[in-house]
Amino acid sequence: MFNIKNTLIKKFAPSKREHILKAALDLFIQQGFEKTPTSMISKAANVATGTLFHHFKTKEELISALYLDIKLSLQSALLVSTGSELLPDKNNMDELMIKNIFYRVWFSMISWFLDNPNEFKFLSQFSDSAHINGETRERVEDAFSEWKVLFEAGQKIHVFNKLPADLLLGLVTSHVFTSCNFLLDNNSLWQKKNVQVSLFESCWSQLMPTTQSQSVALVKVK
Amino acid sequence: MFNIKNTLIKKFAPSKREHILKAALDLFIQQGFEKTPTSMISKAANVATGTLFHHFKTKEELISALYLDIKLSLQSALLVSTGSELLPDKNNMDELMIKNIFYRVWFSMISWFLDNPNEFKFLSQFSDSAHINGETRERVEDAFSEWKVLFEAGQKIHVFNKLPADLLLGLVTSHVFTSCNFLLDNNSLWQKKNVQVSLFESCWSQLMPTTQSQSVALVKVK
DNA sequence: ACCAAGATAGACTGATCAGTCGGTTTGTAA
DNA sequence: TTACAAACCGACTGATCAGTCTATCTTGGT
Repeated sequence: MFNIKNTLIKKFAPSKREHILKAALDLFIQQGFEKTPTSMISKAANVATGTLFHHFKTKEELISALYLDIKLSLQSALLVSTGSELLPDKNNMDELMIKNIFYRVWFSMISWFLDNPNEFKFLSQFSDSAHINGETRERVEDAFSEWKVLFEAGQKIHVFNKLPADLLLGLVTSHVFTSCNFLLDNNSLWQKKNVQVSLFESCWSQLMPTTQSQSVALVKVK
Repeated sequence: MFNIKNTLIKKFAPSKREHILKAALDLFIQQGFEKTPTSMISKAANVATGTLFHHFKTKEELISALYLDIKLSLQSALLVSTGSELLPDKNNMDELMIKNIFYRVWFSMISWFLDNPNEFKFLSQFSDSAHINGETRERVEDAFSEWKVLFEAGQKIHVFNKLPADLLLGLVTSHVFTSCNFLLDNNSLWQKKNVQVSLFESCWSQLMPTTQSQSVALVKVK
């Protein structure tokens, strides 16, 4: 499926194509797609316009390529840090096991985002945008789908509430994104252990079932 | 400060200007700013280009006006449903009072978003975007700042965790946005009382302090 | 040494679009 | 009724930009 020789060559002589992608990433997150003409990208990459369009047939294809690149990097980073051996018997997990796995994925993702701030900003700004067409989006399995298995397992043993799994996934995802956005603006925070703990517990708490006392309080509110 | 006569006249003879704003909103949320030429907006509003630029000096000014319009609508909707008499003595609130107020604001906001899906989509897509310049953004007090007072009060009496108030605000905001996005795609869900309860408790839980048992679990995970 | 294929270059083009301009209509105040 | 301003119209323009085209350079296989 892959041409290994080619891959290796490209890996050790990345040059123009990679420069273009790098320059595009920098400019896109600063100015957005539309305020970044291809001429500006090629200039920043020290490359002629013709070269840019030799590697990417259209501007849109450049954007897609960048999106795929980033998604795949994230995915492989998560795979490394949370190997599948971490999912023992999907039908026989207790709360601690689930929380353990959830924590590892959560931690890896935040770490990767903080280590790759440009890539994070790109995803954060554009992964919902109309510029990335559905076809492209479908070409990568979502990095967050790791979590779906967990949600279903957790719901089965009443560790999680009964909201639809897709919604839980969305809530967790946006919690992570919001956290990272804040952490990137407040650099030293992530060093503090108690901040990590609070953030993680805050994220985890969203998933927990409604307790009796909570229901009561809400009814009284109403 | 305001010219009442003018305001009333505009209110009862909205016509062109409002048509333009309405058409722009519809098109922007479907296609984004850049893929929506002004010519398309004026056509959809049954108006000549000249008219559009008579009311809005530039396209950017149209975008800003739309943003301000929507923010102000939301703000006034929240003010109505949560009058200031709901904030009794800021220095003497117990958990139930805080939760009560928090619930009212939360509920009003979700209701308004679901009742005004286009306005919601606009804010959801564009309020972070670079197209809305900082100056414009500062011209409206953020609708969510209502919550800030609550967070500080809650933290004082240890109802909330110790994460920075700005971060808590961000987490709650993104929880609401994610919820609404999901609810708009799954229309019947919001009718179910237990979904409302679960969603609210999920949002509220993010704010709660880390308990002893939670800390223990996390340490074991590590 | 030579050749073919891919990579690189940058001047150029055709389309698009924000914003202008000169003119017409409408509303209102005197 | 007149007069004046604000609202409205749509053909036009100047700038911008994605993508093309032709020519040159590099490289690896023979």
